[in-house]
This record gives sequence, structure tokens and C-alpha cells, in this order.
Amino acid sequence: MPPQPTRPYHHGDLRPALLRAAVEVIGQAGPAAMSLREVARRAGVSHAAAAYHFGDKAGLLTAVAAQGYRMLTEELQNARDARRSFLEVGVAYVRFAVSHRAHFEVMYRPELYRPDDAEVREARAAAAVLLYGTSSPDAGQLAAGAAAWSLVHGLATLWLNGNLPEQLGNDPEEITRIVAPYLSIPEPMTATTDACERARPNGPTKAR
Amino acid sequence: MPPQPTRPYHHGDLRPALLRAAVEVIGQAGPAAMSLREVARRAGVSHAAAAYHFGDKAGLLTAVAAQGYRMLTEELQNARDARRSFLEVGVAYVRFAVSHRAHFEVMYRPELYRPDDAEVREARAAAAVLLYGTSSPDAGQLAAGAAAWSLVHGLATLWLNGNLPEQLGNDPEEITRIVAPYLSIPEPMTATTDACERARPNGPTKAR
DNA sequence: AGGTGATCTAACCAGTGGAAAGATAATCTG
DNA sequence: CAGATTATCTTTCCACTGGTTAGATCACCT
Repeated sequence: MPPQPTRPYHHGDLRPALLRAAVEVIGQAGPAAMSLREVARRAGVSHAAAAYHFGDKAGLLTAVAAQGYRMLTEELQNARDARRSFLEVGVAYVRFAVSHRAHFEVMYRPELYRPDDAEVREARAAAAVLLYGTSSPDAGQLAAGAAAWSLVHGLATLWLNGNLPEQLGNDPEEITRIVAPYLSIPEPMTATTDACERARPNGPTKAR
Repeated sequence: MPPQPTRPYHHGDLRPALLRAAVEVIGQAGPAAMSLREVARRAGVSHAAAAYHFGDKAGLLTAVAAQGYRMLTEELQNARDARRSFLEVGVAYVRFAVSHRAHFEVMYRPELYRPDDAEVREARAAAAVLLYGTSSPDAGQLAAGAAAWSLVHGLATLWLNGNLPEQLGNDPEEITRIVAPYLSIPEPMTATTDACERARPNGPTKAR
């Protein structure tokens, strides 16, 4: 017989394992249905082990949120660097929300975790810099950034909740490219076609 | 002594009383922290009485969501009729989210209730008509409506979560009037100043 | 080798949502 | 008005949850 495949008393890599399990559960059942005990079960440990590593349930969700903001920052950065278009940053935002739904849903439910956590604040601030296009926006950039952020954030959440009419199609990235050009924002770094003009005739068609 | 102020066995008006209590609890502690038992306690009945009237916890939250959509419809309608401006409909949307936070937070957490409930679907459809400006939108109106809805919805949720920079001020309605004009939407019924032109020079200033 | 601290389990607690059985009262039917 | 039916509410129970505590196990350091 094999040499006792008994799980060792110490897991050895429990923290990341619990994080993965948590994201998995949230992805399947939503953040509200996630329980410490179910997460611990999937990682093969007692629920008290999870509480030990994260303090409490909010601590685990805080870690998920922080990881989410870091991942978002990275993807926004990639989009900005690769495409050099503000629109593509917005598309990347929506893509992140859809492809990392578990993280996204936790990030924007601050009552579930500790939004004042240092790690979270840091990661969120880094993402905000990319969303506003600059780390020290003036009043106009601030309002324009808020408009852009609001639009893609609203689009992403409405999509995730199934609140968008199905005639718009079922590809959230494509929907973003159709809808976002209704925003008339003076692009800070790129010289693309004026979104306002493009939107004028009878609404942006495909807008590719 | 008074004739036995003992609570009668039958409450007589329990359903609305439970609804009010639920909204109160959610307003204080958020939808995730609402418990059937706490709601029942505030209404002075056992938690099984609440379950009897609403089937289960999701049933209670379904009723809250339906009520919320009806209230939203009414306020959007008032704003449209009174101001005859598309912008003011958006402002009314944000005002609703802030002043009826409990309802709003439930409405957009479909995992907490039964979004397919007939009453909810009906009430939500009525609100959608006002948000799109017409009950049979063409492709352009659909995209424009989605853009407008996304913007105000994103603005409202970001505001509620404390994700908007504080330099924008602390009056969400005023913020909406500053931010929303970045949208260039051909207004269907009113002939206001072209938002696009107004936004051009260096961003809309106050936009009153 | 021995001790120290980190990691994990077991056991317990109060609180939760749901279901079932029964108590109470309002209403219907004759 | 009496008796039966139905609607409403309570009590009680169950499995589950998050959090706490005491103790078991083990890695590591000197």
C-alpha cells in the first residue's frame, strides 16, 4: 500500500490556497453565499485555520479585494500601453469585471470587507491613477475621469446583473465599444478621431 | 389600569410593517446584514411569521426590490414631467439611489432576491421605459440610453461606495450635473443646448 | 536535544434561515 | 348563531454559520 497518503498536519501553503478557494466559491455562488467553512472545506482544513490566517471572514474578503485591485491595475496598464487609447482602457475595465467577476463583485461591496485596509487603499489608489489618466488631475480631468469611470463601471455592473437589453448583444467588450463613444472626453495623450463628431450623425455605428 | 395593552395575536397589518422594518434594517446595516429574525423582532413578531408572509428571506427582499422599482419609476416620471430635460431624469436617478439607498442596494443585488419574479419584472420594465425615453427604442436610442443609464448608475454606485474623489464635492446631485454633460446624447424631445458643444472648450463648467 | 513559536484541530457558543406542528382568531356557510 | 374552514402567528426543532478558546502537531533555531 502507498505510504500513508494522509494529509500532513501543516498545509504548507494555506493562505494562497484559501484565497483561490474563496475566489472559486464566489465565482460559483456569489460573494453573499461564500462561507468560511465552505472555503476551508475546499482547501481541506478546518474553518478555524482560515480564521487564523485572515483574522475573520472580512479579512479573507479584504485579501480578495486587494488582489482584485492589483490585477485590475495591471490589466488597465497593459491596455493603456498596448493600445494607447483611452477607450481601450475602458474596454479593459469591463473585460476585467466580466472575466474576474468574483474579484470585481467583492471590490465594489465594501460592506463585505475592510476598505480602509492599507493594502487595499494602496492597490485602489494605483488603479485610480490609471482611470483618471494622471496622478494629479485638475478639475476638468477629474470630472472627465469620473464620467468615464462611471460609464464603464455602470456598464459592467449592469451587464453582470443582466440589466442591459439583449438587443445590445452578448459581448460586453463590444457593447463597450458601441456605448462608450457617447462620452465626449478630450483625450489627454492620444489624437484619435473626435468621439463627439463620430457620435453625431445618428449615433456611433460599431465605432471600430 | 389600561385594558391590557397586550399585543393581539394577529398583527393585522404585518406585511407592510415587515417591509418597513426590512428597509430600516437595510438602511442601517446594509442588505447583507439584514436578518429575518431582526426584522421580525422590530415588527414584534416571530421570525416564522415573516417567513409565512414572504415565503423566505429572498421573498422579503423581492418585495423590497419591487417596491424600489415602483418608487424609482415614479420619481423618474416626476422628473421628466416637471423639468422636461433628460439630464434631470439622470439627476433624479442618482437622487433616488442616495435618498432610498436601502431599496437601491437591494435592487441591484439580484443574487439576494428573485429577479424573475413577475412583480419585479413588471416594475423594472416600467422604469426601463423612462430610462430609454421610449418603449420601443431603435438601435441608436438603445445605445444612447445604455450610455446614459450606465453613467448615472455607475455614478450612483461609486458614490454610495465612497469611490469618487472628494474633490468633486459631497453633493451627488451636483456631481451628476457636472459629470453627466460629458455625455453627448441627441435629446429626443427637448431642444436644449447641445451638450457636446457645451462640453467642448475645457469641459463643462458647472453646467447649470 | 530541547525549547519556542507558528500552524492547525476540536469543541463550543450564539445567531441564522427554514420547516413542521400546533395555537389562535377571523371569516365563511349553514 | 353554531360549526367548520381558513388565515395568521408561535413554538420548537434542525443544520449551518462565524468567531473563540484550549490544546495538538510540527518546523525551526540554538
